[in-house]
Amino acid sequence: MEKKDKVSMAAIRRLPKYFRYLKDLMDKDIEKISSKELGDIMGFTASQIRQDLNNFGGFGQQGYGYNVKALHGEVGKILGLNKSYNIVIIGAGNLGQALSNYTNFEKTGFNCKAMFDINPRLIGMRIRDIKIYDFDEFEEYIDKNDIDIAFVCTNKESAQDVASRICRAGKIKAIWNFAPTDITTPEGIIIENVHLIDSLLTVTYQIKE
Amino acid sequence: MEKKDKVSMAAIRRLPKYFRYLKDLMDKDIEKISSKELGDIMGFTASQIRQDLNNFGGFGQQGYGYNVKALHGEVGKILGLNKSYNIVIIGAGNLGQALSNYTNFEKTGFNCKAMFDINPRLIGMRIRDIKIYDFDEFEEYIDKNDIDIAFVCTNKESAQDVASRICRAGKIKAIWNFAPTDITTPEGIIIENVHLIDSLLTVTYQIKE
DNA sequence: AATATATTGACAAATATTTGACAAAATAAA
DNA sequence: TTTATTTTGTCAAATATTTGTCAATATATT
Repeated sequence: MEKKDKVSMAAIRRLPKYFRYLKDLMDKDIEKISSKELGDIMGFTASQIRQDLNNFGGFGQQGYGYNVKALHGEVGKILGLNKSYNIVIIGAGNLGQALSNYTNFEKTGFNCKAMFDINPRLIGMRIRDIKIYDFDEFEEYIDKNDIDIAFVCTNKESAQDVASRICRAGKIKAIWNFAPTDITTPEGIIIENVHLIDSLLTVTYQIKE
Repeated sequence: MEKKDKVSMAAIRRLPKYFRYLKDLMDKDIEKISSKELGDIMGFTASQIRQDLNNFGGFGQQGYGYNVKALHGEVGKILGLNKSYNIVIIGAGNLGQALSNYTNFEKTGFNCKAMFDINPRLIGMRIRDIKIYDFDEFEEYIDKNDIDIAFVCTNKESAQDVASRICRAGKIKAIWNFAPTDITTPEGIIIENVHLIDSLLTVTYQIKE
Protein backbone atom coordinates (compact mmCIF):
# COMPACT_ATOMS: atom_id res chain seq x y z
CA MET A 1 0.00 0.00 0.00
CA GLU A 2 2.95 2.24 -0.68
CA LYS A 3 1.29 5.49 -1.66
CA LYS A 4 2.81 7.62 -4.35
CA ASP A 5 2.86 11.35 -5.01
CA LYS A 6 -0.64 12.84 -4.91
CA VAL A 7 -3.71 10.92 -5.89
CA SER A 8 -6.35 12.83 -7.81
CA MET A 9 -9.75 13.42 -6.23
CA ALA A 10 -11.32 11.85 -9.29
CA ALA A 11 -9.47 8.61 -8.66
CA ILE A 12 -10.26 8.61 -4.95
CA ARG A 13 -13.96 9.03 -5.63
CA ARG A 14 -13.81 5.93 -7.81
CA LEU A 15 -12.37 3.73 -5.08
CA PRO A 16 -15.68 2.94 -3.36
CA LYS A 17 -17.03 1.73 -6.68
CA TYR A 18 -14.10 -0.67 -7.06
CA PHE A 19 -14.79 -1.84 -3.55
CA ARG A 20 -18.45 -2.57 -4.35
CA TYR A 21 -17.76 -4.39 -7.57
CA LEU A 22 -14.97 -6.45 -6.07
CA LYS A 23 -17.30 -7.48 -3.25
CA ASP A 24 -19.86 -8.63 -5.80
CA LEU A 25 -17.20 -10.66 -7.61
CA MET A 26 -16.13 -12.22 -4.31
CA ASP A 27 -19.71 -13.17 -3.57
CA LYS A 28 -19.79 -14.92 -6.93
CA ASP A 29 -16.63 -16.82 -5.98
CA ILE A 30 -14.64 -15.29 -8.80
CA GLU A 31 -10.98 -15.60 -7.92
CA LYS A 32 -9.18 -13.46 -10.43
CA ILE A 33 -9.98 -10.70 -12.87
CA SER A 34 -8.08 -8.69 -15.46
CA SER A 35 -8.30 -4.93 -15.76
CA LYS A 36 -10.02 -5.51 -19.12
CA GLU A 37 -12.78 -7.67 -17.62
CA LEU A 38 -13.26 -5.42 -14.61
CA GLY A 39 -13.41 -2.42 -16.88
CA ASP A 40 -16.11 -4.02 -19.01
CA ILE A 41 -18.23 -4.65 -15.93
CA MET A 42 -17.66 -1.25 -14.36
CA GLY A 43 -17.76 0.86 -17.49
CA PHE A 44 -14.16 2.01 -17.17
CA THR A 45 -11.26 1.50 -19.54
CA ALA A 46 -8.69 -1.13 -18.58
CA SER A 47 -6.10 1.60 -18.65
CA GLN A 48 -7.94 3.66 -16.10
CA ILE A 49 -8.27 0.74 -13.75
CA ARG A 50 -4.59 -0.05 -13.91
CA GLN A 51 -3.72 3.58 -13.45
CA ASP A 52 -6.13 4.00 -10.52
CA LEU A 53 -4.86 0.96 -8.68
CA ASN A 54 -1.23 1.81 -9.32
CA ASN A 55 -1.73 5.04 -7.43
CA PHE A 56 -1.64 2.87 -4.35
CA GLY A 57 0.56 -0.03 -5.30
CA GLY A 58 1.10 -2.85 -7.76
CA PHE A 59 -1.65 -5.24 -6.83
CA GLY A 60 -1.72 -7.16 -10.09
CA GLN A 61 0.45 -9.71 -11.77
CA GLN A 62 1.36 -9.89 -15.43
CA GLY A 63 -0.29 -12.70 -17.31
CA TYR A 64 -2.66 -13.34 -14.42
CA GLY A 65 -4.52 -10.16 -13.52
CA TYR A 66 -5.73 -9.26 -10.05
CA ASN A 67 -6.73 -11.57 -7.25
CA VAL A 68 -10.24 -10.46 -6.40
CA LYS A 69 -10.18 -11.18 -2.69
CA ALA A 70 -6.74 -9.67 -2.14
CA LEU A 71 -7.59 -6.57 -4.15
CA HIS A 72 -10.87 -6.12 -2.30
CA GLY A 73 -8.91 -6.23 0.93
CA GLU A 74 -6.35 -3.73 -0.32
CA VAL A 75 -8.96 -1.27 -1.56
CA GLY A 76 -10.76 -1.64 1.75
CA LYS A 77 -7.57 -0.79 3.59
CA ILE A 78 -6.99 2.24 1.38
CA LEU A 79 -10.51 3.39 2.23
CA GLY A 80 -9.79 2.95 5.93
CA LEU A 81 -12.04 -0.08 6.34
CA ASN A 82 -9.53 -2.20 8.21
CA LYS A 83 -11.13 -0.81 11.33
CA SER A 84 -14.71 -0.12 12.32
CA TYR A 85 -16.17 3.27 13.15
CA ASN A 86 -18.47 4.47 15.89
CA ILE A 87 -20.99 6.99 14.71
CA VAL A 88 -23.79 9.09 16.15
CA ILE A 89 -26.72 10.65 14.35
CA ILE A 90 -27.86 14.16 15.15
CA GLY A 91 -31.48 14.62 14.19
CA ALA A 92 -33.73 11.61 14.71
CA GLY A 93 -36.35 12.54 12.13
CA ASN A 94 -37.22 10.44 9.14
CA LEU A 95 -33.86 10.55 7.49
CA GLY A 96 -31.92 10.07 10.70
CA GLN A 97 -34.01 7.04 11.54
CA ALA A 98 -33.66 5.64 8.04
CA LEU A 99 -29.88 5.93 8.20
CA SER A 100 -29.77 4.35 11.65
CA ASN A 101 -31.65 1.38 10.21
CA TYR A 102 -29.52 1.01 7.13
CA THR A 103 -27.86 -2.35 7.68
CA ASN A 104 -25.48 -1.79 4.81
CA PHE A 105 -23.55 0.68 6.91
CA GLU A 106 -23.26 -1.78 9.74
CA LYS A 107 -22.01 -4.48 7.43
CA THR A 108 -19.28 -2.14 6.24
CA GLY A 109 -18.17 -1.38 9.78
CA PHE A 110 -20.16 1.64 10.90
CA ASN A 111 -21.80 1.18 14.28
CA CYS A 112 -24.45 3.64 15.27
CA LYS A 113 -24.05 4.19 19.00
CA ALA A 114 -26.57 6.92 19.71
CA MET A 115 -28.96 9.42 18.22
CA PHE A 116 -29.68 12.94 19.40
CA ASP A 117 -32.65 15.24 18.98
CA ILE A 118 -34.29 18.20 20.64
CA ASN A 119 -37.85 16.97 20.14
CA PRO A 120 -39.22 15.76 23.52
CA ARG A 121 -41.46 13.28 21.73
CA LEU A 122 -38.43 11.50 20.30
CA ILE A 123 -36.03 11.75 23.25
CA GLY A 124 -35.91 8.49 25.16
CA MET A 125 -37.20 6.40 22.27
CA ARG A 126 -35.17 3.57 20.85
CA ILE A 127 -34.71 2.74 17.19
CA ARG A 128 -33.50 -0.82 16.85
CA ASP A 129 -31.86 -0.60 20.25
CA ILE A 130 -30.30 2.75 19.53
CA LYS A 131 -31.31 5.31 22.12
CA ILE A 132 -32.34 8.83 21.21
CA TYR A 133 -30.74 11.28 23.64
CA ASP A 134 -31.50 14.88 24.36
CA PHE A 135 -29.05 16.95 22.33
CA ASP A 136 -28.32 18.83 25.57
CA GLU A 137 -26.45 15.76 26.71
CA PHE A 138 -24.35 15.63 23.56
CA GLU A 139 -21.10 17.02 24.94
CA GLU A 140 -21.26 14.78 27.99
CA TYR A 141 -21.92 11.74 25.82
CA ILE A 142 -19.04 12.52 23.48
CA ASP A 143 -16.76 12.92 26.46
CA LYS A 144 -17.56 9.46 27.75
CA ASN A 145 -17.66 7.59 24.44
CA ASP A 146 -15.34 7.20 21.49
CA ILE A 147 -17.19 8.46 18.47
CA ASP A 148 -15.49 8.90 15.11
CA ILE A 149 -18.16 10.34 12.82
CA ALA A 150 -21.36 12.33 13.27
CA PHE A 151 -24.18 12.16 10.73
CA VAL A 152 -26.06 15.46 10.67
CA CYS A 153 -29.71 14.98 9.72
CA THR A 154 -31.20 18.21 10.99
CA ASN A 155 -32.99 20.88 9.02
CA LYS A 156 -31.13 23.56 7.13
CA GLU A 157 -31.51 26.15 9.87
CA SER A 158 -29.84 24.23 12.72
CA ALA A 159 -27.22 22.44 10.66
CA GLN A 160 -24.31 24.86 11.03
CA ASP A 161 -24.89 25.38 14.77
CA VAL A 162 -25.06 21.64 15.32
CA ALA A 163 -21.87 21.21 13.31
CA SER A 164 -20.08 23.86 15.34
CA ARG A 165 -21.08 22.13 18.56
CA ILE A 166 -19.82 18.82 17.19
CA CYS A 167 -16.49 20.39 16.34
CA ARG A 168 -16.19 22.15 19.70
CA ALA A 169 -16.92 18.93 21.57
CA GLY A 170 -13.66 17.55 20.16
CA LYS A 171 -12.85 13.93 19.41
CA ILE A 172 -15.17 13.57 16.42
CA LYS A 173 -13.10 13.39 13.25
CA ALA A 174 -15.69 13.89 10.53
CA ILE A 175 -19.18 15.10 9.80
CA TRP A 176 -21.41 13.57 7.16
CA ASN A 177 -24.01 16.22 6.50
CA PHE A 178 -27.44 15.62 5.00
CA ALA A 179 -28.99 18.95 5.89
CA PRO A 180 -29.71 20.87 2.68
CA THR A 181 -26.99 23.44 3.16
CA ASP A 182 -23.22 23.34 2.95
CA ILE A 183 -21.73 23.41 6.41
CA THR A 184 -18.14 24.31 7.13
CA THR A 185 -15.76 22.88 9.70
CA PRO A 186 -12.44 24.03 11.09
CA GLU A 187 -9.28 22.68 9.55
CA GLY A 188 -8.72 19.08 10.58
CA ILE A 189 -12.33 18.00 10.82
CA ILE A 190 -13.49 16.33 7.63
CA ILE A 191 -16.80 17.49 6.21
CA GLU A 192 -18.76 15.73 3.50
CA ASN A 193 -21.89 17.55 2.42
CA VAL A 194 -24.42 15.26 0.76
CA HIS A 195 -27.02 16.96 -1.40
CA LEU A 196 -29.53 14.43 -2.58
CA ILE A 197 -31.42 17.12 -4.42
CA ASP A 198 -28.36 17.87 -6.56
CA SER A 199 -28.38 14.33 -7.82
CA LEU A 200 -32.10 14.52 -8.57
CA LEU A 201 -31.66 17.76 -10.47
CA THR A 202 -29.13 16.19 -12.81
CA VAL A 203 -31.93 13.74 -13.60
CA THR A 204 -34.44 16.45 -14.50
CA TYR A 205 -31.73 18.17 -16.54
CA GLN A 206 -31.42 15.01 -18.60
CA ILE A 207 -35.16 14.37 -18.88
CA LYS A 208 -35.54 17.86 -20.31
CA GLU A 209 -33.23 17.14 -23.24
CA MET B 1 -31.03 29.83 -22.81
CA GLU B 2 -29.38 29.30 -26.17
CA LYS B 3 -27.27 26.23 -25.56
CA LYS B 4 -23.88 25.93 -27.19
CA ASP B 5 -21.83 22.96 -28.34
CA LYS B 6 -21.54 20.33 -25.65
CA VAL B 7 -21.55 21.12 -21.97
CA SER B 8 -19.17 19.11 -19.80
CA MET B 9 -20.58 16.75 -17.19
CA ALA B 10 -18.44 18.53 -14.61
CA ALA B 11 -20.22 21.79 -15.35
CA ILE B 12 -23.67 20.21 -15.33
CA ARG B 13 -23.04 18.65 -11.94
CA ARG B 14 -22.25 22.10 -10.59
CA LEU B 15 -25.55 23.61 -11.71
CA PRO B 16 -27.62 22.42 -8.73
CA LYS B 17 -25.10 24.04 -6.44
CA TYR B 18 -25.53 27.38 -8.23
CA PHE B 19 -29.26 26.90 -7.88
CA ARG B 20 -29.00 26.38 -4.12
CA TYR B 21 -26.70 29.30 -3.49
CA LEU B 22 -28.75 31.64 -5.67
CA LYS B 23 -31.86 30.64 -3.71
CA ASP B 24 -30.09 31.50 -0.47
CA LEU B 25 -29.10 34.89 -1.88
CA MET B 26 -32.68 35.52 -2.97
CA ASP B 27 -33.91 34.67 0.50
CA LYS B 28 -31.50 37.28 1.83
CA ASP B 29 -32.97 39.83 -0.63
CA ILE B 30 -29.68 40.25 -2.42
CA GLU B 31 -30.43 41.64 -5.87
CA LYS B 32 -27.18 41.36 -7.77
CA ILE B 33 -23.91 39.53 -7.49
CA SER B 34 -20.66 39.46 -9.41
CA SER B 35 -18.90 36.27 -10.43
CA LYS B 36 -16.15 37.24 -8.00
CA GLU B 37 -18.51 37.50 -5.02
CA LEU B 38 -20.42 34.35 -5.92
CA GLY B 39 -17.14 32.51 -6.36
CA ASP B 40 -15.97 33.56 -2.93
CA ILE B 41 -19.16 32.22 -1.36
CA MET B 42 -19.25 28.98 -3.32
CA GLY B 43 -15.56 28.22 -3.36
CA PHE B 44 -15.20 28.53 -7.11
CA THR B 45 -13.07 30.92 -9.15
CA ALA B 46 -14.86 33.81 -10.79
CA SER B 47 -13.61 32.54 -14.10
CA GLN B 48 -15.22 29.17 -13.61
CA ILE B 49 -18.54 30.72 -12.76
CA ARG B 50 -18.55 32.90 -15.85
CA GLN B 51 -17.49 29.97 -17.99
CA ASP B 52 -20.13 27.67 -16.48
CA LEU B 53 -22.95 30.13 -16.99
CA ASN B 54 -21.83 31.03 -20.49
CA ASN B 55 -22.33 27.43 -21.49
CA PHE B 56 -26.00 28.27 -21.45
CA GLY B 57 -26.16 31.93 -22.32
CA GLY B 58 -24.95 35.38 -21.35
CA PHE B 59 -26.89 36.03 -18.19
CA GLY B 60 -24.66 38.75 -16.83
CA GLN B 61 -24.03 42.36 -17.65
CA GLN B 62 -20.70 44.14 -17.73
CA GLY B 63 -20.16 46.56 -14.91
CA TYR B 64 -23.15 45.17 -13.05
CA GLY B 65 -22.83 41.42 -12.59
CA TYR B 66 -25.71 38.99 -12.43
CA ASN B 67 -29.25 39.62 -11.28
CA VAL B 68 -29.76 37.01 -8.59
CA LYS B 69 -33.45 36.40 -9.13
CA ALA B 70 -33.18 36.25 -12.90
CA LEU B 71 -30.18 33.96 -12.78
CA HIS B 72 -31.87 31.67 -10.28
CA GLY B 73 -34.77 31.42 -12.68
CA GLU B 74 -32.52 30.69 -15.63
CA VAL B 75 -30.55 28.00 -13.83
CA GLY B 76 -33.84 26.50 -12.71
CA LYS B 77 -35.02 26.37 -16.30
CA ILE B 78 -31.78 24.76 -17.42
CA LEU B 79 -32.30 22.11 -14.74
CA GLY B 80 -35.83 21.51 -15.97
CA LEU B 81 -37.50 23.09 -12.95
CA ASN B 82 -39.92 25.24 -14.90
CA LYS B 83 -42.33 22.36 -14.51
CA SER B 84 -43.16 20.02 -11.66
CA TYR B 85 -42.67 16.28 -11.62
CA ASN B 86 -44.83 13.41 -10.46
CA ILE B 87 -42.89 10.68 -8.76
CA VAL B 88 -43.54 7.31 -7.18
CA ILE B 89 -41.44 5.45 -4.68
CA ILE B 90 -40.83 1.72 -4.98
CA GLY B 91 -39.96 0.26 -1.61
CA ALA B 92 -41.73 1.77 1.37
CA GLY B 93 -39.14 0.82 3.95
CA ASN B 94 -37.26 3.32 6.07
CA LEU B 95 -35.52 5.10 3.26
CA GLY B 96 -38.58 5.16 1.02
CA GLN B 97 -40.63 6.66 3.81
CA ALA B 98 -37.94 9.18 4.64
CA LEU B 99 -37.78 10.35 1.04
CA SER B 100 -41.56 10.58 0.81
CA ASN B 101 -41.50 12.87 3.82
CA TYR B 102 -38.70 15.06 2.61
CA THR B 103 -40.43 18.38 2.13
CA ASN B 104 -37.45 19.82 0.30
CA PHE B 105 -38.31 17.74 -2.76
CA GLU B 106 -41.87 18.99 -2.72
CA LYS B 107 -40.73 22.58 -2.49
CA THR B 108 -38.59 22.06 -5.57
CA GLY B 109 -41.50 20.64 -7.54
CA PHE B 110 -41.44 16.89 -6.97
CA ASN B 111 -44.81 15.47 -5.95
CA CYS B 112 -44.89 11.99 -4.55
CA LYS B 113 -48.09 10.41 -5.84
CA ALA B 114 -47.81 6.84 -4.60
CA MET B 115 -45.58 4.30 -2.94
CA PHE B 116 -45.32 0.61 -3.71
CA ASP B 117 -44.19 -2.36 -1.69
CA ILE B 118 -44.63 -6.13 -1.50
CA ASN B 119 -44.81 -6.27 2.30
CA PRO B 120 -48.47 -6.94 3.33
CA ARG B 121 -47.89 -5.07 6.56
CA LEU B 122 -47.14 -1.89 4.65
CA ILE B 123 -49.63 -2.18 1.80
CA GLY B 124 -52.66 0.01 2.42
CA MET B 125 -50.88 2.27 4.89
CA ARG B 126 -50.58 5.97 4.26
CA ILE B 127 -47.51 8.10 4.83
CA ARG B 128 -48.52 11.72 5.02
CA ASP B 129 -51.48 11.05 2.76
CA ILE B 130 -49.45 9.02 0.29
CA LYS B 131 -50.88 5.56 -0.13
CA ILE B 132 -48.73 2.45 -0.22
CA TYR B 133 -49.93 0.16 -3.00
CA ASP B 134 -49.21 -3.48 -3.66
CA PHE B 135 -46.43 -3.59 -6.22
CA ASP B 136 -48.63 -6.03 -8.15
CA GLU B 137 -50.78 -3.07 -9.05
CA PHE B 138 -47.83 -1.06 -10.33
CA GLU B 139 -48.39 -1.45 -14.09
CA GLU B 140 -52.07 -0.65 -13.75
CA TYR B 141 -51.30 2.44 -11.69
CA ILE B 142 -48.70 3.70 -14.15
CA ASP B 143 -51.15 3.23 -16.96
CA LYS B 144 -53.73 5.43 -15.29
CA ASN B 145 -51.42 8.13 -13.93
CA ASP B 146 -48.74 10.36 -15.37
CA ILE B 147 -45.57 9.61 -13.51
CA ASP B 148 -42.23 11.05 -14.54
CA ILE B 149 -39.70 9.58 -12.15
CA ALA B 150 -39.50 6.47 -9.96
CA PHE B 151 -37.39 6.39 -6.81
CA VAL B 152 -36.14 2.85 -6.21
CA CYS B 153 -35.64 2.16 -2.50
CA THR B 154 -35.60 -1.61 -2.46
CA ASN B 155 -32.86 -3.92 -1.35
CA LYS B 156 -29.98 -4.85 -3.60
CA GLU B 157 -31.51 -8.14 -4.67
CA SER B 158 -34.78 -6.83 -6.11
CA ALA B 159 -33.46 -3.56 -7.53
CA GLN B 160 -32.71 -4.65 -11.09
CA ASP B 161 -35.97 -6.58 -11.45
CA VAL B 162 -37.95 -3.64 -10.15
CA ALA B 163 -36.11 -1.36 -12.54
CA SER B 164 -36.84 -3.62 -15.47
CA ARG B 165 -40.52 -3.62 -14.59
CA ILE B 166 -40.50 0.16 -14.37
CA CYS B 167 -38.93 0.41 -17.81
CA ARG B 168 -41.31 -2.12 -19.35
CA ALA B 169 -44.32 -0.28 -17.93
CA GLY B 170 -43.40 2.63 -20.18
CA LYS B 171 -44.09 6.32 -19.53
CA ILE B 172 -41.60 6.73 -16.70
CA LYS B 173 -38.66 8.78 -17.92
CA ALA B 174 -36.10 8.28 -15.18
CA ILE B 175 -35.13 6.13 -12.23
CA TRP B 176 -33.42 7.48 -9.15
CA ASN B 177 -31.90 4.42 -7.54
CA PHE B 178 -30.93 4.12 -3.87
CA ALA B 179 -30.53 0.35 -3.76
CA PRO B 180 -26.87 -0.45 -3.13
CA THR B 181 -26.17 -1.77 -6.60
CA ASP B 182 -25.83 -0.13 -10.00
CA ILE B 183 -28.90 -0.79 -12.06
CA THR B 184 -29.04 -0.41 -15.82
CA THR B 185 -31.84 0.86 -18.01
CA PRO B 186 -32.49 0.68 -21.75
CA GLU B 187 -31.44 3.61 -23.90
CA GLY B 188 -33.78 6.52 -23.38
CA ILE B 189 -34.58 5.99 -19.73
CA ILE B 190 -32.38 8.04 -17.46
CA ILE B 191 -30.78 6.25 -14.54
CA GLU B 192 -29.08 7.92 -11.61
CA ASN B 193 -27.53 5.52 -9.14
CA VAL B 194 -27.02 7.06 -5.72
CA HIS B 195 -24.51 5.33 -3.48
CA LEU B 196 -24.53 6.91 -0.07
CA ILE B 197 -21.88 4.50 1.10
CA ASP B 198 -19.47 5.80 -1.55
CA SER B 199 -19.70 9.23 -0.06
CA LEU B 200 -19.14 7.87 3.44
CA LEU B 201 -16.09 5.91 2.29
CA THR B 202 -14.43 9.04 0.98
CA VAL B 203 -14.81 10.30 4.53
CA THR B 204 -13.04 7.31 6.08
CA TYR B 205 -10.37 7.60 3.40
CA GLN B 206 -9.69 11.11 4.61
CA ILE B 207 -9.86 10.28 8.31
CA LYS B 208 -7.22 7.65 7.75
CA GLU B 209 -4.66 10.15 6.47
C1' DA C 1 -20.97 65.02 -20.77
C1' DA C 2 -16.69 63.05 -20.01
C1' DT C 3 -13.97 59.99 -17.30
C1' DA C 4 -13.14 56.34 -14.01
C1' DT C 5 -14.46 51.96 -12.36
C1' DA C 6 -16.47 47.43 -12.49
C1' DT C 7 -17.31 43.31 -14.56
C1' DT C 8 -18.66 40.40 -18.27
C1' DG C 9 -17.75 37.00 -22.23
C1' DA C 10 -14.33 34.95 -24.87
C1' DC C 11 -10.10 33.06 -25.75
C1' DA C 12 -5.68 31.28 -24.82
C1' DA C 13 -2.62 29.18 -21.46
C1' DA C 14 -2.04 26.19 -17.76
C1' DT C 15 -3.50 21.99 -15.30
C1' DA C 16 -5.54 17.79 -14.69
C1' DT C 17 -7.39 13.52 -16.24
C1' DT C 18 -7.93 9.79 -19.32
C1' DT C 19 -6.48 6.87 -22.91
C1' DG C 20 -3.28 4.31 -25.88
C1' DA C 21 0.98 1.94 -26.57
C1' DC C 22 4.51 -1.12 -25.31
C1' DA C 23 8.36 -3.37 -22.80
C1' DA C 24 8.61 -6.54 -19.11
C1' DA C 25 7.18 -10.37 -16.70
C1' DA C 26 4.16 -13.71 -15.63
C1' DT C 27 1.24 -17.80 -17.09
C1' DA C 28 -0.24 -21.25 -20.47
C1' DA C 29 0.59 -24.16 -24.34
C1' DA C 30 3.33 -26.88 -27.40
C1' DT D 1 12.01 -26.80 -22.24
C1' DT D 2 10.85 -23.47 -25.47
C1' DT D 3 7.49 -20.56 -27.48
C1' DA D 4 3.10 -18.18 -27.57
C1' DT D 5 -0.16 -15.69 -24.99
C1' DT D 6 -1.78 -12.78 -21.48
C1' DT D 7 -1.70 -8.90 -18.89
C1' DT D 8 0.50 -5.72 -15.88
C1' DG D 9 2.80 -1.11 -14.78
C1' DT D 10 4.55 2.92 -16.82
C1' DC D 11 5.07 6.57 -19.77
C1' DA D 12 3.74 9.58 -23.34
C1' DA D 13 -0.02 11.42 -26.12
C1' DA D 14 -4.59 12.90 -26.37
C1' DT D 15 -8.59 15.03 -24.07
C1' DA D 16 -10.89 17.58 -20.88
C1' DT D 17 -11.22 21.05 -17.44
C1' DT D 18 -9.91 25.10 -15.05
C1' DT D 19 -7.73 29.43 -14.68
C1' DG D 20 -5.82 33.88 -16.12
C1' DT D 21 -6.02 37.70 -19.24
C1' DC D 22 -8.03 41.37 -21.67
C1' DA D 23 -10.94 43.95 -24.93
C1' DA D 24 -15.53 45.40 -24.82
C1' DT D 25 -19.26 47.39 -22.58
C1' DA D 26 -21.92 48.51 -18.96
C1' DT D 27 -22.52 51.37 -14.62
C1' DA D 28 -21.01 54.97 -11.42
C1' DT D 29 -18.77 59.29 -10.55
C1' DT D 30 -17.27 63.93 -11.24
